[in-house]
Amino acid sequence: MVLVKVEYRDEEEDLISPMSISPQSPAQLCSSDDERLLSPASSPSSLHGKEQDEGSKRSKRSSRSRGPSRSGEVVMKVKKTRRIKANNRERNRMHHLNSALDSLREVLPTLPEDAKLTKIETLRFAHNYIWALSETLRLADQIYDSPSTSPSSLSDSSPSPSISWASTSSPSSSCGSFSPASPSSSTSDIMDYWQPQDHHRSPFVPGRGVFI
DNA sequence: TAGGCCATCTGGTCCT
DNA sequence: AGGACCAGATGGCCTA
Repeated sequence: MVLVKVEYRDEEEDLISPMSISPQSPAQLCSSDDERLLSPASSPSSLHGKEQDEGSKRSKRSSRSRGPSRSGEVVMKVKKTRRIKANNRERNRMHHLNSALDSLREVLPTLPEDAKLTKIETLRFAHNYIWALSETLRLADQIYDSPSTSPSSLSDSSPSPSISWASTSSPSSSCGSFSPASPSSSTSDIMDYWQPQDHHRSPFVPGRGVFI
């Protein structure tokens, strides 16, 4: 997959050659974007066959006077322009979203370094990572706030975390909220969290047996 | 070859 | 009215 990153400009220039970004763009593989855009409700495959034939017949039959009215052409053109602009905006939006995901990947520890988490893995791992960090802070606070508490007694206290990060299913996968129910969590759990594990792509990859 | 992941297009809906 | 956001559809690439 070759993705050429291109800065998009917003307005009219985008209408000229916006599709030349990704070689595998379905739109680019079509012989004519115009045809796709002129039949917006159809899937790409529906462009071929009956509808097209009908169209060509119609244009032959009424080649001279009764073609699409002038205003009809204008409406089509306006619709087409709007669609192309909307496509460009949507593409930009997704690129921004992907940039944000890349930024997120950069601050997440992965092993090996060049392992790239998928989108869903990135989100899930970030979720667990944040939880683990906050849990670490919480335990540290416990230690320093209560001098009488020895570190050894901490492991016995079995703090109740809000997430089961070590499980193979997402604690929030049901509806996106944290589940109060949780397994035992201790400093050793958190330390386990940081231990590299043998996984195909990354020791922290969710959905591959580590967490979420 | 099937399945996973991804980019893109598209129409609908909501918001400003 | 136009833009942002969303979800479904589609097709390409990659890997087991």
